[in-house]
Amino acid sequence: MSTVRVRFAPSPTGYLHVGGLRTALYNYLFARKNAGTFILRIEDTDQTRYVPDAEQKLLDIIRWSGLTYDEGPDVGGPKGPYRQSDRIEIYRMYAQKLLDEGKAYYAFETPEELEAMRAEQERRGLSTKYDRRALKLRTDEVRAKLEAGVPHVIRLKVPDNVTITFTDIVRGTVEFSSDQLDDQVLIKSDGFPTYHLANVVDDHLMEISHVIRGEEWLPSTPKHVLLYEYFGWTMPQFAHLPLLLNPDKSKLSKRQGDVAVEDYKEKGYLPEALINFVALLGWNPGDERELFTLQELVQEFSLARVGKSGAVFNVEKLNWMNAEHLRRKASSEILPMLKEELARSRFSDRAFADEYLLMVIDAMRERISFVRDILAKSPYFFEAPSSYDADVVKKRWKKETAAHLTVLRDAFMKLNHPTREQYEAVLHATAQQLGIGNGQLIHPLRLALSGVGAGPGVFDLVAILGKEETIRRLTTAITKLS
RNA sequence: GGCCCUAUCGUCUAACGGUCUAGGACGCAGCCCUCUCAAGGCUGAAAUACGGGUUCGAUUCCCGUUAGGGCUACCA
Repeated sequence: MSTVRVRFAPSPTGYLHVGGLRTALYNYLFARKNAGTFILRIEDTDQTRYVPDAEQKLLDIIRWSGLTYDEGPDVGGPKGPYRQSDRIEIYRMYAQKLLDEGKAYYAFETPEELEAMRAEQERRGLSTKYDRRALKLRTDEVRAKLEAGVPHVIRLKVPDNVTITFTDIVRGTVEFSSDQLDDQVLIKSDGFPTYHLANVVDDHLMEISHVIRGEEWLPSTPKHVLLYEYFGWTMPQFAHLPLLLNPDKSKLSKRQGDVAVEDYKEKGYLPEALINFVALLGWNPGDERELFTLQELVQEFSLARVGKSGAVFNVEKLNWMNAEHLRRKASSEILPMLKEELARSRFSDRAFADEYLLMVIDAMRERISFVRDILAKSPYFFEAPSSYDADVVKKRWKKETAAHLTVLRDAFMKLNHPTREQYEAVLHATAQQLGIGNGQLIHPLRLALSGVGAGPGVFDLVAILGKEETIRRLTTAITKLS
């Protein structure tokens, strides 16, 4: 029984794609479930796409997501370095080995020449593929070019007419003909490796047991299989995950909405909810449960239950899930989040006691999907209403209402440190005294205090706002709405 | 174009040949609860792409068609 070692190997592009988060999650879950090791490896071999701070941002957002890794660029580990740009010599060495054994070769075409070649192939209705013109060069010609410093790449020499087969854990047996494969560039002219070489070399050196990655890699897997064979290395097991899709079923992309985990963080989604949601995109526990903590996912996860077809990223369901996770949190956990939202809002200059905010949270927690909804749906907890919802006024505020509320206000005034229950008793008594239904006081009271017709129970509202503020708002409403 | 992958309600999915009147969830609609709004409970509309096989029996296995997607870079 071999040990499980898996990796998430993102390239630092400046943000983490939610599809990448799902890939990271499945790797994490698989590792934790099987008492294995989860490795983070930075695949920064594309100099042209270098983005400053991208790696740090990536690390930060992974940390936010709650996925912890055992080996990685910032935590170290026995198989490092974990940043590919720090491993260039290693790749060059292995490329040289391939060169020596005739399994790879130098090529000297410029990007422009290659583009012209492809254009010509396309014009003639052929599939675009490197035509191996460099293979026609004699050894002395190659040596001369190298000595003259002509820019060059190293290409993989793909054998003719062989069938490359591998088993994918989610897809079963997959077959490719080598004739379809391009002589993949292994080392670019800047000396950096391409994904294909670096990935295979690192996975081997880091003793990766399972390669769990997105389906977009399926077509290049035969190239990787070939490399393992050329090097004489045992192959890891492959598991290609179904793609995450836009509503129009194309591969999830920017342009059609938010794809960066950072975007969702920014919008106020809980990491627990986002993790739970992407976990269910392509995997299910086999029963009807849907709400999971990370720990529960670890217990339940298995690659055998990963599906094959792409999944549309449906924000509606994510919103519901966020609300569910929010409800499961203790109010004390929500408190710092609410404070943060307040600090970023127009109420930033106001101070509220923790006990007060905690009461607000308890009153609102069943009514929101996001912490910031507390501000949006119930600003009246943070400032007196400046206007009254016209529809509600029309429906609830009758000509005699001002008089009724005045009686109620005066009754409230006589109270000494009243409880929620006392407010309720007083209102009931007042209604009886006035010979009206409780609703004829309750609805106008809510309107006076909040300016709107919806929200927590009025007695909770009154109790939270307190006697003084309640009376103040009642007085204002009586004046303004008369 | 070539190669590869995929195909159950609008969306996420269950079903691993019979228990299918095809189950659950989100969303949607209605009802109940109720001081409002939520939450909760109940109910409803909503799917096996199509055509051939295999089988006593196909959502499930095979083939084809169609549709969608991915890849086809000195990007990952």
